[in-house]
Amino acid sequence: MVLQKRLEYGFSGYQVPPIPRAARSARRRRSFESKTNGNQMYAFDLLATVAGKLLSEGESSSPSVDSFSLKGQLALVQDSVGRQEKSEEKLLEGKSGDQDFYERNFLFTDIVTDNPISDIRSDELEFAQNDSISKPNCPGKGDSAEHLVNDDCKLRLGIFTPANLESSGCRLSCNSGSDEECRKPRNFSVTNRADMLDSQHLTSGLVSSVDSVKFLICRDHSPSGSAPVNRENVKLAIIDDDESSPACTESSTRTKKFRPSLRVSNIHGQKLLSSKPCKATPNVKDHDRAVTERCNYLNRKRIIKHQRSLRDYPFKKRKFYDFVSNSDEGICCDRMCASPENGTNISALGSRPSLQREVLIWHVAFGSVKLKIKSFRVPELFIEVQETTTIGSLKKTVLEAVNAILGGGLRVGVLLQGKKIRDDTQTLLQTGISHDNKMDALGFTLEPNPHIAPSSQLCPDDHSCQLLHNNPRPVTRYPLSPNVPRTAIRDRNLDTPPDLSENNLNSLVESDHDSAPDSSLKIPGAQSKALVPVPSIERDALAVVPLRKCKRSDSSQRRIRRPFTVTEVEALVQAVEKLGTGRWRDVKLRAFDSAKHRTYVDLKDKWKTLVHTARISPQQRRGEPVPQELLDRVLTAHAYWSQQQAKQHLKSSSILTFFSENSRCTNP
DNA sequence: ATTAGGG
DNA sequence: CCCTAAT
Repeated sequence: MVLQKRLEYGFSGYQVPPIPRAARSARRRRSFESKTNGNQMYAFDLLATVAGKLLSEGESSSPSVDSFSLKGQLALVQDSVGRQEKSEEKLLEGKSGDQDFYERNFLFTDIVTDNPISDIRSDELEFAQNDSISKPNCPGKGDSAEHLVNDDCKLRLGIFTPANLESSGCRLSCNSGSDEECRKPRNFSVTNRADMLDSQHLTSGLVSSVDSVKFLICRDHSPSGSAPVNRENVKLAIIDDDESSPACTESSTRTKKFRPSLRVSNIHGQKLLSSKPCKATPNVKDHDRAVTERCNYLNRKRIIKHQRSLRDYPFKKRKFYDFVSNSDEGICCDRMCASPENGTNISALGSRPSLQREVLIWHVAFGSVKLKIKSFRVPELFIEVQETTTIGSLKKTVLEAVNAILGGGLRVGVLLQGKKIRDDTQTLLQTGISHDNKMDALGFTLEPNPHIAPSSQLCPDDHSCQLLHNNPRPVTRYPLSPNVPRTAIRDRNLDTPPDLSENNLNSLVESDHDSAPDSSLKIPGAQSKALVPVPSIERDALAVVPLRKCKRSDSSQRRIRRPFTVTEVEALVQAVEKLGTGRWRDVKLRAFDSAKHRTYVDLKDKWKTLVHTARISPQQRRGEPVPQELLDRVLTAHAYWSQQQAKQHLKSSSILTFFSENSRCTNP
């Protein structure tokens, strides 16, 4: 049972530039609520909330608050650790630099998440704007998503809006709560900072060109010191800096796990912090300007190291690397982003094409589960190009095809022990995925996304097709065909039947393109006539990646379903008309010689279904409608050749009887 | 390898 | 589309 707590935090310590008093007094205090799990509030949540609030107040110098600290603890949530320092730490800790780096980043989240937020004293949390911290080599600073995906900045936090998340290739995910809630942008989302600046500037006048900001997150203490009764929600309040915060002024002397000993404050973009541990009872009024003194990063680092050496951290150290797979191939980790929704870092499929993608998923909050998905395999990609196609063009074709597949036509499914987990609202814990799971049990699937990969051929019939086209979320009477991206046909060098002229061939190809489910697969520049991205293995999965190895051998894979197009049907009918129903090999050679995926068995089967289709009522037919004219020809040809066959049968049998009778007579 | 037919 | 018996 998760309790929602109601906490009230006051932010104080704004470095507010001169603002007309009138304007400032207009908004002394503002507050908003953020529904947060008080007990398990994630550092990321907190951070994002604070940062977002700040920004929504009009702060514009930087979109993100990249670091925050629990006093006395290293609390960078940012890869701002210089390489030099990394190596120092490495020596100190005797660990690999990476591990150390991650540990540093884990530190805060561990503290925060291992302990209820309410256990953290109001003055123990500090936020520092990222500008004030030495910037890592993270290009794309700003609110663009780039800094979220830069490899060097994996753990940096920023403001996450649906927009920049999307553009970074990441997607907000939510482990619990209703879908509605998940989709809702949180309070911290800041989309149009420029706009906001304008409006907020005038109305609140709270913050303008502040280039450094410091927050204190305070636990809610009413002035009397009594604990708030209602703690159902986390409440965040922004308090103007020249107004002492009632929430933060209380000097708690309670002994906490995390004794503040270090304060960080920023003035004009420079990191300042006391060189000595400050008192446990910081005066909120002081700390803004007066009490802070300049301190460089090393200074801070020294303190941290000192603290580290002096005591054990009140949290259990975690294994940071228990990657599941030790596959040797693949591309290095992809984009990372932090999801404030659940406090996890998630790397997502980017749009960069590669047949083998490696995806890292980090869960850094408590109960962390670290997953590494190595090498998503795009199972089958059917491409047919002409022999005269250049290698470069082929590359481009493949690239675009992969792009088309990865670029949104896919969704990811999760398999646990072979069973598909469909409930997106379940947490990993509820599902049974934990870090000590055998990772073999966990698998992912790439599936066609029915909402993105549109297609008439997705639709079993006309009716649902229209629904699909008119409605983004169609309710189809039939289950969508699982085999989505498929299209196709190819350039074929038919042993052209009499009236399958060049014109017909062209129309055939074009009509195939028209029926292409994914328009993105049409590649104008490419020389390929057609692309056939081919799902494989599972009915509704393009790929199943059980992390270890694919069980099903390739040979046992069911072929991809590729419905016949009208033009194919026409070619088939024409060939059968000429050759009859008993010579499927000839039919194949004549009309489908270059269509490698159509065997004579396929053609025979298709003819069978065509006959059946022609006999049933149009209402009962499914799939791409076959022109009645063709069906009529099917029936006609079928009748004719059946008759011929019967005749043939009669003949041969009569011949047989003749001979047998003859032999009986002549050979008594 | 093909054909024919059931599933 | 698959499977397979029968050619």
